[in-house]
Amino acid sequence: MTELPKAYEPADVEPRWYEFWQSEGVFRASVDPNDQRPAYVIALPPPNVTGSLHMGHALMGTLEDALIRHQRMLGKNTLWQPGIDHAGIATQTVVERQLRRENLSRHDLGREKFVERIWEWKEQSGGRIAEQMRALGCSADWERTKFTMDPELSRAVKESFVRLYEDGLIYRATRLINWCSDCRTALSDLEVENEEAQGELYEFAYPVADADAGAGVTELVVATTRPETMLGDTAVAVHPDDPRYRHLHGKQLKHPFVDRLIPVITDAILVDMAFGTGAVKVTPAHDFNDFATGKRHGLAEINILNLDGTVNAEGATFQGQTVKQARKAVKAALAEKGLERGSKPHALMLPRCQRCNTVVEPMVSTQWFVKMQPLAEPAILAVKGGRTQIVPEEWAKTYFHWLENIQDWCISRQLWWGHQIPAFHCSCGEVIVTRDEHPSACPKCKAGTLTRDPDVLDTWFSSALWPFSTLGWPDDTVALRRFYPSSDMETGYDILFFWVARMMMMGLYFMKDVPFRRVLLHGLVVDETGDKMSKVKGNTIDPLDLIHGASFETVVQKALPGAPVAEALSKFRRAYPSTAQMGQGFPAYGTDALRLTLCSYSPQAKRIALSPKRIEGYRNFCNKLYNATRFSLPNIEGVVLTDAPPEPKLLMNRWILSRLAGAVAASSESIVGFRLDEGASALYRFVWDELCPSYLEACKPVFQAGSPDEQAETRQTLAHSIETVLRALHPYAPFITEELWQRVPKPASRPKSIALAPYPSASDGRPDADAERDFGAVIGAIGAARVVRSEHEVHPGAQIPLHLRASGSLARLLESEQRLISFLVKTEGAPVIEPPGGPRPKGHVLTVAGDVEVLVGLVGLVDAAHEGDRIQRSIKKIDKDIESLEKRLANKSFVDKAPPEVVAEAQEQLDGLRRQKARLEEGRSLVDELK
RNA sequence: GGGCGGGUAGCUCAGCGGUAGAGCGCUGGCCUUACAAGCCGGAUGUCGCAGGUUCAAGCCCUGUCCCGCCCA
Repeated sequence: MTELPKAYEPADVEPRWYEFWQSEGVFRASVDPNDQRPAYVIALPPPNVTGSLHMGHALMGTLEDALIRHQRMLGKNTLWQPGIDHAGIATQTVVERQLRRENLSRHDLGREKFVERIWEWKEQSGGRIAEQMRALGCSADWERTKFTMDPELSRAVKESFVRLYEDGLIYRATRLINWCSDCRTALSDLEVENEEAQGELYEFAYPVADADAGAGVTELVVATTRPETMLGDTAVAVHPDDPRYRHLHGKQLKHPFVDRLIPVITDAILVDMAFGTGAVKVTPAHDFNDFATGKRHGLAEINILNLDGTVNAEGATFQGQTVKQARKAVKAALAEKGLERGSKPHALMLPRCQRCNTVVEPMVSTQWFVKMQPLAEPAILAVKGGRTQIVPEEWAKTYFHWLENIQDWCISRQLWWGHQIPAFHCSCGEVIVTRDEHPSACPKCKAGTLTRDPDVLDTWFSSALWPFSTLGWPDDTVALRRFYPSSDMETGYDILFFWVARMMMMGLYFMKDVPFRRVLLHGLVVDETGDKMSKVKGNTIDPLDLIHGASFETVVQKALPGAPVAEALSKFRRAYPSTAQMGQGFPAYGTDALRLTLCSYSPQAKRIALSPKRIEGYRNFCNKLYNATRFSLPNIEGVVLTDAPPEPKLLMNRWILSRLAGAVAASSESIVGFRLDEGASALYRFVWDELCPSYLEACKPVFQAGSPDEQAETRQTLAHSIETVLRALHPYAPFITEELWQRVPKPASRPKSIALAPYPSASDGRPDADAERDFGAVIGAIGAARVVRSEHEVHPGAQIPLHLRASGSLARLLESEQRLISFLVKTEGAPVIEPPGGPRPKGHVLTVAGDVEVLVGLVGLVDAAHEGDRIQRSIKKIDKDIESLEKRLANKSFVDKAPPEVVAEAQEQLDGLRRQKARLEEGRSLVDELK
């Protein structure tokens, strides 16, 4: 066996084992018809083909991999279905940008060539993220990787579209939709992000046509945040009950720029009398509320915009201007005509395109829609009825709220990259939706020319089919029968609507069953101060830089590309204050440290504030685990283990097996309950607070001076404990556990990889309450003696006399653990175990640990006054507790009403504290002897 | 405006009915033969505010103030 280096070096270890797992086919799901194992399935939320790995992916990959690895170790036939989505808008934009550098547009190439070009790009640089996820240790079944544009998946998209159309759930209609003039496409409601902005509420007057000059009423003043839309106004609305405008009901207004009369209508839904002037201009073709108002009143819808966002011919002299220019020009023109009536600052919500941040314009347009209500209903019932469980369950409310208020889904996109809608338009006006790529004739007129609908589908439409399209649907495959529904859908809460809800609807509709049994939602990874990570803020971190290490200069050049390094650095440092103590860069923390960190955050937290210092802590933990194993190896070499845990006699061995049982059981339960933070923490504490400081230390005197029997059972127990805790940690930290596990002795039944070894349960340890109590008492006495040493700054190497006073079984216990106590306290000779009471030896200070009196000989080593202070402090602390307990016990209603065991416990505690105090007081009287 | 979270040690967070926890930071002592990425110790909290329920409340209820996110 090769010698292990002194510190754990993840870089040397990780690539080796990933290759091993791949070559051994460890991640492969089985479709063998004879495989009887129950399945456990997670569909990886397919990352964007243009994307590269960010912290959100790292979190998702870590959590899902931990879940998958756990279930794999539990013996399930696991499928982690990986894949990539084609990201219609994003991908098209990337390639168009490329073309622009060649002074070309997609129109120069034509649709067919352009799509070819995208495929070329995809083959070369798309989907790099899948490669990067391997660095995270993700154990997906890569051989089954799918792409939403694959032929099989495209077939599923076409099939589902045709069926939904035939069932009347997809329709084509002219509606107000969200239009991104930069992407030149319609968007769904979900792809529009509303952002608060500071704008103005601008007032101007419409002259009243045929004004009754005698009444002195010649105009109506309206308030708007978008003055340019007045070019498309077809009414002005006032509240029917508003006395200010009663005389104008039914009157006509004169449009100042176009030859059009505009009616004054009354509408109680649209108009808020208290807002603005109480008169609202109505632009049905460019505002959602106005559109609905227009429908109520039969108003004309005048579209004033071209698809590129400039004003069209309806805008008269403003034609050709952008919205921004037109706004300025319209205001100027109004002022010139003397119609401007002032403005005031006003906060408003600006709708922006999620992809390109352009302000989205509502426009009337003919698009394809999915009728959502009939699909939403079953999706609501499935969660209400518990067929799918949402975890953490708070999210269920949000899910219901969205589905209960759902709008129809605009699914057509005016792009070239994506699944082209399987519809044909006949020159006779008929629309034909068909599976046929080349329908020969229009079924209605039999004669017309057919043209394929140019639009493609929203990328999320194909994503919604993911849980079954990846398994061969619409064919009835073994994989589909075995792996649908999937077990858990784990993803960020931000795509609960985009994806989870839509998958629920499509799964229920096409498969007649929910797509997954549970929805597990995690939070958003944000910077250390709680801000969202973004290129604008310069606070993004490439997970690979944490894994492999990187100078801060390298890190910030990625975080804030193009910016001066100094500026980027200062932004970055502000976003991550803990880097102040970290020198010039991130060391190579390794994948396991990053994964443990990401697991350590509670999933119910909406924000996961990534702290580099925390990663360092888990890197240290990996090193701890590594060194614990390194220490153990020479001592456990050759030990023969069986599937059952050893049955040791020594207290320390019984104790560690009991603690082990608790820790591994907690871990397994926590993973199943999607509380990986609790599982990771249970094992962390077991290793760092119990196995290392108490158990390994306790092993040392046994290996030095124990009897052959003692040595044998201790080696056995140590080997078993290490082998077991490595298995328990494997889902969280796959690399280091494989590396170490390959070197430790293990039962003959173990497979060749820890990834396939059984996940430990409580039966891998031996719960033993007596051992926990007794060992706890011994450790307590040792701790008390060490506190005295430490408080008095006795040199760690110095040996000191120790007397422990106790009676009965406690005394016998201490006697049997003399060797351990002596070793850990560093006593001069064996500790003296004696009955309580009787005179104290000269020059000893007294402290207590439960019912053990601890006398530490410090003659010549300590300062008496110091010791006096120490005792005084202890007494003060105990007094506080005594007082509080006495108060409770003196309260009659507590004694009467609280459960008897609670009262008894309080009494017991009080008695114990009083005994301790009495001893400390005796100790105080001995202080003078120290002089 | 509606909904959902959150406000606990200097920082990041866990705990959600029985006398306040972790990591980091701070601090005293140690290069003790697995680990200085470490070891042995220590200090640190009117658990946002105000009421209420209870023998007992960060934990349940009501109100209130901040901070986030989602939806209109």
